[in-house]
Amino acid sequence: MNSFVEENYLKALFYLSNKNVDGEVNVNDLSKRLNIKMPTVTSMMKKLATKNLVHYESYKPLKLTESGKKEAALIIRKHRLTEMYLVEKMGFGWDEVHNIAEQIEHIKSPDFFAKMDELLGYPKIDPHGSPIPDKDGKMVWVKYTKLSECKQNDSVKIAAVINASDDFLKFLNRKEIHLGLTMEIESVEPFDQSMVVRYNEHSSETLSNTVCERLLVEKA
Amino acid sequence: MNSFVEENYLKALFYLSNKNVDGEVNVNDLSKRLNIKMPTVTSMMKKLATKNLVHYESYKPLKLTESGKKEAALIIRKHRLTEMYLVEKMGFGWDEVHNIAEQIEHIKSPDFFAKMDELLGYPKIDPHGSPIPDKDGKMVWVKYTKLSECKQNDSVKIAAVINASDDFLKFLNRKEIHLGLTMEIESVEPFDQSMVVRYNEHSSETLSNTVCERLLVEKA
DNA sequence: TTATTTTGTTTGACTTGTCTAACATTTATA
DNA sequence: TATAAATGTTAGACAAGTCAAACAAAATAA
Repeated sequence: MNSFVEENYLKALFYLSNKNVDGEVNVNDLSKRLNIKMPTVTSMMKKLATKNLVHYESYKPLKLTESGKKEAALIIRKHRLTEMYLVEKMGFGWDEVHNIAEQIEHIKSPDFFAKMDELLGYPKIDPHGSPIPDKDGKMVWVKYTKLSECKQNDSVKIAAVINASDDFLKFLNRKEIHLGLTMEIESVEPFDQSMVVRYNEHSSETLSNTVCERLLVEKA
Repeated sequence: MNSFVEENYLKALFYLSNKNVDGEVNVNDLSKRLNIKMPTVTSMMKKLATKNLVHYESYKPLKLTESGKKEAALIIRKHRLTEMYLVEKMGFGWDEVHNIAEQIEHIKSPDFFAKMDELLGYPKIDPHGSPIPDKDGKMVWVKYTKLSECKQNDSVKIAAVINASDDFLKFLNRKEIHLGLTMEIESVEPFDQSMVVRYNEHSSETLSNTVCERLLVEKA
């Protein structure tokens, strides 16, 4: 069982290692991210190396082992589930939940997180469009973009839906919008951020910002 | 701000000090309760004394200061709110929640507990009949008994109601059962724990165990 | 009232996680 | 490529919280 502190190192390592392709992280970057001085980081890396969570060699960049990656993903899973729970079930705003989730993610109780998962309907992506790792620490590594963040003339493919309420799904059905569908953005209304899009037989459908915020896409 | 560990000492001290009238606690008892050796307890007591949370004198019994009592009550508040939340809002059983609550009670976020309080409808007693301290650490010091735990011929006064749902309150209304009412227990049915009680003009009303579990009483 | 048991304290050691100061290596730059 | 800057490591210190061993006081029993 990893300590609270170790978990924080793993999580930070995980975030930083996903910024470049090879997954390598500098001691210095980790130190800055965690607000912990470099010597402390070095010694913790040695410790995590003995636990086979990190590949460590003097003066070489850090890298999570497979097992380290899994542990980290599980912490991130707990963090994201907690954030979603706080927002969806307790009525917090997205700006308020990070600090609480930072603490709750370290709770030792598989049941607690399993219950959240269940109450949330086993979500696979969080409302930022970031994937939520599953119970085995596996996650889909596509980072989706919200449709609302795309620009005029972008060609995008619908990849996922946030907050799939009944009403919302019915709405998408009526508009014949479904996963895998490709659409072009004809224009973005500056006033209310609504979008006019084109797809299949629909030559100019207007989608409100509320809708665009809930559609996650891959850019072509 | 007290540490996680300090909070555990305060909580244990609070529980033990409510077992006798003068609120005094032995180092040995505290040591046993926390599963921490006596020398460690002694040194923590000295530390808490410098923080003005405990009255400490060598070889004398321990006692919480007013400020220590308040801190402890606030932790217990968080513990009880958490337990109730887990049961009422997440669907856990009462047997499953203690360990989770032991961890969540240390979360630093007034908003988080304020939200739970709100979602639970500002409960004043928990389903065990134990009082929940308010935001200032004040609590009503009556320890109620569930009607279901009383015996034949007991004379009891209705003191509080658990899980006051609309339906339940309507039911009580129909039966003319209200706070402050005194009733005698005529008999207890061994098969289903239902009770036959007598009060005012009602000479033999039968109350199911479900009802008796939700009525908190003071014994005469 | 003395002896024994129980309770409480002191001392010194250990672990985890942190720091600063000094030193070493790598990388960038002049 | 020599030097300066940035990055990383070693060494030693410290705080929090824990323990075991030895000692001290208080309570109980003989």
